[in-house]
Amino acid sequence: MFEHDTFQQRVYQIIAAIPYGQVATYGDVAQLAGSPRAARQVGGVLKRLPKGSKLPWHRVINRTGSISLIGDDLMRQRDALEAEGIEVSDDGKVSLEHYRWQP
DNA sequence: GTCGTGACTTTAA
DNA sequence: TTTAAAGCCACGA
Repeated sequence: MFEHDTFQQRVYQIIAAIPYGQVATYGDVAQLAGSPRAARQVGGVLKRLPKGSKLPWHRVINRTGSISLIGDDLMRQRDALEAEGIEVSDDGKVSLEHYRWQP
């Protein structure tokens, strides 16, 4: 039998499904996970990702197209996005209109 | 079982 | 335009 999947488990699955070169917002992931108001929790899940996780967590950004991280992590995510061909403005923003994943 | 927390979002000033 | 405050809810201790 299958165990009841948790919100966390769904978030992993959804993020893993974000195509290369595209991004999704925390709210998008939350909605796809079945809890439209749990955007904050998506961030919480990513914050505590297992060390060796291969999830493309860098493809998740906030509603304004900005990266919700700071310091080194911010830089790492920006680099990862640019490495996929996603343009990041000098303000550290991504054009959601052009890169947002639409399932 | 309860409580504090926060990689969010929206609304108001 | 920018900044503040409140609502939201799953997770870990």
